[in-house]
Amino acid sequence: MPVKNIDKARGSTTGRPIMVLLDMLGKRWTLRIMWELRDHPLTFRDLQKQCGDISPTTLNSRLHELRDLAIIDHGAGGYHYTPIGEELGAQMTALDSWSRKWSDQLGAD
Amino acid sequence: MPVKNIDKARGSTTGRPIMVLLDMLGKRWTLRIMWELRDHPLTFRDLQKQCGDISPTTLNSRLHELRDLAIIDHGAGGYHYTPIGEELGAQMTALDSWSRKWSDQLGAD
DNA sequence: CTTGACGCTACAAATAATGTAGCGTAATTG
DNA sequence: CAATTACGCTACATTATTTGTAGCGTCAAG
Repeated sequence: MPVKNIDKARGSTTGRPIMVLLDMLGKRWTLRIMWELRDHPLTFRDLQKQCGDISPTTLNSRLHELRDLAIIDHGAGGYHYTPIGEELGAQMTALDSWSRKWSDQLGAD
Repeated sequence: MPVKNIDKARGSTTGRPIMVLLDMLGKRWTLRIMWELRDHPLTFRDLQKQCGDISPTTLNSRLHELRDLAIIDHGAGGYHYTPIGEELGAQMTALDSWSRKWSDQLGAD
């Protein structure tokens, strides 16, 4: 078993892909890391800086978990999305758009 | 201050909408709750059942937080998306599609 | 007036995240 | 070659978050 076991994540006894995904995304810092990686690879230390307050322990855990799930990879240049991961990362843009609209609406109350 | 303060969430000192959002979505059970609500309203107890292992304490916290952020609301019939929240909830579908493709790819290794 | 569903709250115990310090390796610089 | 720098981490004690169980107060139906 080299890498990638999708079937035993936190709450997901079923192994249903969506559950595994929600589980991973629901961990602290996961989405933030994915956000920071959206445009370009970043090194471990870059990620620490960008994320401000993340502890190296947690960062390391998340990076391992994301690698195990084949969402990101690590190579020269730093951590970056895998091809399939890229497609998930693209959804960050949608979240960003939504959040602006949301903010506008709330501000306009 | 009736409801909705977007500006002081966990790590988000900036109050940038995307950061507030990522912060909220990154809490355990938030995405799962949103997933379960995607099609129809659910009562507190329904949500407990659907989510399997969530503790009432945590469920209650998440529901409050999501209400404060104007993503969900509570009325007759149970908890449900607000109009703007609905648009975020719609992204759950995209995550689901992605997760299937992902799972297929990994399975096909 | 009992039963059931509802939306919770209390609280001790378990689990996860934090912050600081610093290690080992490899590539650069003087 | 010695010193410096950036890299990817690990250790570990402290603090924050989540869990699980129990049960409360309200309301509507039978």
